[in-house]
Amino acid sequence: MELNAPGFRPLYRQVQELFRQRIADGTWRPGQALPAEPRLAAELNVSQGTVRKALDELAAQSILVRHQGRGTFVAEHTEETAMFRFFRLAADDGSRLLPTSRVLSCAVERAAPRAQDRLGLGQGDAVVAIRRLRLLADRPAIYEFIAAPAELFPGLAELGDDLPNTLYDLYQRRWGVTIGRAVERLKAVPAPLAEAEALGAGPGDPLLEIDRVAQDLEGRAVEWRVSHCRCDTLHYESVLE
Amino acid sequence: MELNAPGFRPLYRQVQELFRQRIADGTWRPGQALPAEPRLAAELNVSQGTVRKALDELAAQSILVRHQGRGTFVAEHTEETAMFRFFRLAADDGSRLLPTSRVLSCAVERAAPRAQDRLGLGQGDAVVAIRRLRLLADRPAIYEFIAAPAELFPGLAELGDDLPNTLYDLYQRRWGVTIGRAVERLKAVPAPLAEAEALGAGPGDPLLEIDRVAQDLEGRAVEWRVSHCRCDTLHYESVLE
DNA sequence: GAGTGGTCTAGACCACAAT
DNA sequence: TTGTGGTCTAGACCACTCC
Repeated sequence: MELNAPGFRPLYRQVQELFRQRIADGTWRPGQALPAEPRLAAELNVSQGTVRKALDELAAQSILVRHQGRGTFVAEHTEETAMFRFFRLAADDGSRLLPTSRVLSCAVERAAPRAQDRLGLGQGDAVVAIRRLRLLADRPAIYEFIAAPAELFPGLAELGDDLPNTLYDLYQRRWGVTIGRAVERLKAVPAPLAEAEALGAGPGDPLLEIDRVAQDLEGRAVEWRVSHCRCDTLHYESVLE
Repeated sequence: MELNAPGFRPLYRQVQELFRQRIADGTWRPGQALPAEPRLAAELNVSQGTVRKALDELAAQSILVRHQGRGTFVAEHTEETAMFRFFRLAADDGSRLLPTSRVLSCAVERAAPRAQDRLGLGQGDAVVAIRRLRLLADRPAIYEFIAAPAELFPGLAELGDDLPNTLYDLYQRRWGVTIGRAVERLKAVPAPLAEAEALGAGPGDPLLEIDRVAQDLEGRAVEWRVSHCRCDTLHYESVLE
C-alpha cells in the first residue's frame, strides 16, 4: 500500500479511506477492536497523529466508537443505538418509547416502479416486501411498508412472524450490511384505506408519511421504507444545527 | 484570565468557551476576522495546536468559518446559509426554491400560554406576533405564525410590510441575536379554517405542521414559529446520520 | 503494571490569498 | 513577498481499563 505517493489527497483522508474499506469488506467486523494507534501508525508508516485524525473523524460519523483505556471498536447497531439515530418519533410529552411490531405480511415480490427508483433496481428485480403495524404504548401508531433488495438479504422473507422488532441490527449481524445514513421525506397525506383501517383512523384523516431510503456505509441504497403515522399523541422531532 | 488553573476541563474546551463568550458579548462580531492562530496562542499562553482544536470545533458547529490563506471569521447569516441550514422544505423534484412572503399581520400581543411555554416567558410578557403567507413558485404553500419576545427585538413589530423575507439574518444584523440551533416538531393535522382559506385548501385537508423553537448561541429560546404547509408538491427533508 | 485513548506541546512544511 | 490556515510529525504526560 503506497500511502506516501505524491498526495493528491491529505494523508489522513487516505488512511481514513483505507480504514473504511477494511470495515466494508469485513476485515474489521462490527464490535471488534481495531489495532492500537501506534500499531496502525507503524503499519502504514505515518505518524500517530495522522492515524488519530482519521479515527476521530470516523468516530464522529458513528462508524467507530472509542473508549479511553479500552480501545477503538467498529460500531455495532443495537436496538438502543438504532432507536436513537434512526427513529425520530416521540410522544408529545417528550418520552421516547420503542415501538412493538405486528407483522402483517412478508414476502418476495417484483419491485414496483417506485421501489425500483428508490433502490436503484432494474425492471425484473425482486424485493422482500414487509408490511407491519407498530404499536406505541399498546396503541396502533404506525403502518410500515418496507422493501429491500431480495438479493442482498437472502432468507429475510422466510422469517415471517419471527421478524425481530428492529431490523438494522439484524441486517448487520446476519448479512453484514451496516446502515450508516438515511434520507427521509415527510409529507402530510390523507389516510389510504388499508392504513386507516389498520390504525383505527378514518379514511382521509391526516397521517404523517415518512418515505425513507437507508444507505449502507458506502452510500448504496439498501432499504426503502414508507411509514404512515397517527399524530394524535406523537410527533416527529428534527434538530437543525 | 487564568487558563492554567488546575484543569477540571480540557484546556481546549476552556479556550473554546472563552471564544464563545467573545462572540456572544460582541467582542467579535459576525463577519469579522479573528486574530490569527499564533496571536491567540501567545495571548492565552497555550500552544497553537490547542487554539486550533478549539477553533476547528467551533467551525464544525457553524459558529466560525475558516478560509485557508484568508483567516477565521465569525459566521454570518445570509439568505443562502439560513436557507440551507434552517429551511428543510423542498419541491418533490428535489429543487430548493427560496419562498417569497406576504405579511398578513404584525403586532405586539400578550403571549398566549403555548407561546409562554415555548419561549420560557411569564404571564404578562409581550411578543411580536407575525402571520404571513409564503409562496413557492408563486403558489401559496406555507402559512406561518411567528412569536418572538418583544423585549428582545424592539422595533420589530413596526416593520409591518417592510419585513424582509428571511428573518434570521435581520435578527443578527439589527439586534445581535444569532440563531445557532432550532428544534422542530412535525405533525400531520387537518387544516384549520384560516390556514385552509389562505392556502387555497379545503378545511380539514391534511397539512404538515412544523412547530419550531429557535435558540441563540447560548441556547436561549428566542423565537417560536408554527408553519402549516401544503404537501401536494412539497416535502420536508430530514437526513439521519 | 501494562496498554489504551485523551490532551498538550513544538516545530516543520505546504497551499492559498492578498499585496 | 508575507501572512493565513491545512497538514504532518515527534514526543511528553495524563486518565482510564484490565489483568
